[in-house]
Amino acid sequence: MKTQAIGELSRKTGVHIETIRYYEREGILPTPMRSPAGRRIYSDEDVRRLNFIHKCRGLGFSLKEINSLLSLVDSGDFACKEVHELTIHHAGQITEKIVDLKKMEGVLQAMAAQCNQGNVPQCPIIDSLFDA
Amino acid sequence: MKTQAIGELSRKTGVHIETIRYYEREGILPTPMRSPAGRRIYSDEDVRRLNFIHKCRGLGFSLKEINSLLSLVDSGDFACKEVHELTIHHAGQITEKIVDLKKMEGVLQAMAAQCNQGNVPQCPIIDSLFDA
DNA sequence: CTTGCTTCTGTAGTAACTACAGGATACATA
DNA sequence: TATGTATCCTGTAGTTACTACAGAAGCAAG
Repeated sequence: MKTQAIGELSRKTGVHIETIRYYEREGILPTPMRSPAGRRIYSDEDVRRLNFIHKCRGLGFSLKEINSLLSLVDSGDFACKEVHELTIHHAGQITEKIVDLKKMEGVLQAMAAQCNQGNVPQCPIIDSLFDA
Repeated sequence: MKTQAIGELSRKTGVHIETIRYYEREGILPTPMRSPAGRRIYSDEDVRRLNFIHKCRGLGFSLKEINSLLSLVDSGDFACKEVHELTIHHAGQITEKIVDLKKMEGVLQAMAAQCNQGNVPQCPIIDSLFDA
């Protein structure tokens, strides 16, 4: 499939049609081609870009941060040192998030296991997690 | 230290004072004790709870989801089967997030390495990530 | 050519903050 | 004790990131 309307883009990505138009207004998605009747036409590149944005939002990145990540890619002509610093900064953020999520994952799996055996877990999340 | 005012809770957790009061209004933080003059007094338990909430928000969980996670802990008297299902559901969500973040981490680190060598990276994020 | 689905613009509502305004309280120091 | 500075209070209004219509127009099938 080469191009698609907004409805199909929405179905493929799980992003509401209204949100797609919102992202366009905010400049996170590029202004798409239009059909003769004025309907938006999207490419598979747009599908991938929107998937990326959607995942990032689900991971707690703001639209501003996502723009910053995307601009690493969008501009082919940039100062490499700045890109390097920005990239390292983002990677550090992401590593921290992974650490936190792994802690949560471990505690929740332990809870589920305890629960499975008919025991009531004794408040493990708050006690063992995120004290610092 | 045993108890503290809202300012210190804010400093310890990195959560704005206004946001702490907002969480209280929304029922995510319990209504705290008050000093004779009517000022909020917080315990170290509150510090831990707020840290947890703050981290979860940064990881893309909604306040509703956080409430659901916290209620696994808050209610000591619940049906174990439901808790088990909810816990497994949350753990699954978290595992997915970890997978996505690891992909991002890998690509960003590769970008930084390329950049380090003076090469301009050729659009790796969108191309290699989140196609599905 | 009509019925139903999709899309359009525009506006208004919601979630989760964030930023004051205007006033009271606490507390260290001259 | 006075006073200045910091902190806290309530309340309201603004911001970000959606989300949900309303009303009109386009498109596709029977």
